Amino acid sequence: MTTRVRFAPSPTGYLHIGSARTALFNYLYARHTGGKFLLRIEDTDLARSTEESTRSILEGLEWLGLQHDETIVFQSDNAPKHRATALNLLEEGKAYRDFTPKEERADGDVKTSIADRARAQQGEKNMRDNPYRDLPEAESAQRADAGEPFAIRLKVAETGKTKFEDSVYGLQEREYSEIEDLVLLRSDSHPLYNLAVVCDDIEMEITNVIRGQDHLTNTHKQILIYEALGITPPTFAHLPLIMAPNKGKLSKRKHGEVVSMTTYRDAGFLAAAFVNFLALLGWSSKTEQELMTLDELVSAFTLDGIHRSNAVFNFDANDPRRWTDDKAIWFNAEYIRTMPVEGLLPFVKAELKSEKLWRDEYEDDDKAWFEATVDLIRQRFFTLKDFSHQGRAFFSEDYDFNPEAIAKHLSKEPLLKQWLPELAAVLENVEDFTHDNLEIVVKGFCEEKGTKLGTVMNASRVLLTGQAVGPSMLAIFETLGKEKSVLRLKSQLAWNQ
RNA sequence: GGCGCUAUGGUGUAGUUGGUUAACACGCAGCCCUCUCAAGGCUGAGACCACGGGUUCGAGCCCCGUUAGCGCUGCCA
Repeated sequence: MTTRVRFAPSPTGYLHIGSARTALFNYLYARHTGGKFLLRIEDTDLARSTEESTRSILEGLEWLGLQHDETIVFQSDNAPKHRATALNLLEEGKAYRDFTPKEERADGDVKTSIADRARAQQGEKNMRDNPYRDLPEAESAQRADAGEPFAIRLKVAETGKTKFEDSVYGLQEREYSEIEDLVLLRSDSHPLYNLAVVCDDIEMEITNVIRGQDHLTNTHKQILIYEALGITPPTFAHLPLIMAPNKGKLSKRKHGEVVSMTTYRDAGFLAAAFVNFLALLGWSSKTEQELMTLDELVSAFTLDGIHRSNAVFNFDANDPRRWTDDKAIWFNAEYIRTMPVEGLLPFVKAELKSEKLWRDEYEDDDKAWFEATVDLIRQRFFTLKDFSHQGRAFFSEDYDFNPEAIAKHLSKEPLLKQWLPELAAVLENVEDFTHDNLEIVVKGFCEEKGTKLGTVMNASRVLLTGQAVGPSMLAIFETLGKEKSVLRLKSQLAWNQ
């Protein structure tokens, strides 16, 4: 039997980092086992689901490169089937009509109020005390026919327990007495989550459910539905959760953009790097290799590599340099500087295009130059954005001079204002404008002026790139070429700031 | 409150059927390299393996308890 897994987000926001990892693990498992990775949008909560969220989630998955198989299932499309299933269960006596009027909940702190109520019950609540549970069928049907609204609840047996072997957490058991007669169908005949999920997983022939650990206790309820339906449940694997730095819940409301996948795409992250980072949050190959391509992840991925305790996603909202997890940034930088240049080029192209810095010659006459330049400057970049920011001077004459760079390398030596144009004049006459030869020329120039090489080099870098930091100055000269180098050395722009 | 899950340096993780100086990566510090900054190389700081009891010749690994965090506890998903 081929494995079939699904990623089933509810479209109530963008693709959250935790959901992204769930999607990734499902994808890896499917590909590893040669199975199918399906996508289902759980849009049964009409009030909160939006098309925009669906688009954003799809965008996130596409960016990550997690291509799904088969067509996307929209859960709301299956509502009639869910309803029929509930009615069927009712008919078989495995569910009953609950005529209790719907409780209106103040929408504020739902979670808290539920917990409070549960606490007030002191754990003495009898889960089987619903007065309608054993209402004679004739009476129940009669009231229904009379138009009295009712919800349909699953009739959970008095004694016994549900059990399942979780691929990650091992054997899980739960007494029936701890599970309420869960509602299958609302009084407005709207099917509820647990019913919908089970029906759809059956319909989609899902063999392995891989989802967040927050569903661990829900699973027992779903097992009950499977049992009522007489269908063998799939195998479950629950994933540890991803927490905020304070080990609390990681949420959009509290933590903002750091949790959204699109943030990383827009911040110049390489999907491959982010996927690599994400894979290691709660999973380990149990080898010392951490840098892994998607293909390597696919072949290394097994469920027993999944960790059982929650992982902290580390970041500091007050530190711009640490706006997201250090290791995620490190992975990205590592990918940028070590991946084959040809592979990086398309990403740099896209970045330059978005900043209006792209020229078609980079793919034509200047292809070799472009590749060499990217290869040169990528060594100290962290994101794709750096190519158009710190690296802007390599692709445009219109670049800014970093004030700190000026202060550090220009202002300190007043004579530089004369020297650099002089150096420009010298360079103008250099025939062989290459690294080794330029080294001889510039060194000679510095000796003549009686100054340290670094003084001239650093000042030159500020004039030619606007930055205090960057590649070796000789490499910059060579890359920019004689004409631009000379022009920029003569320019007074930086001095006037 | 009840039920469940978890607990290895700041973070992510390894730790094989109980026998180690508790390993690796990120981050941090220092040194080397050096025209700057990275990268790279080297070195280092940082964990009484949450705490307390057992079992054992021997426990991070097994058992019990405590504590803490998290999850669920809805006619949300």
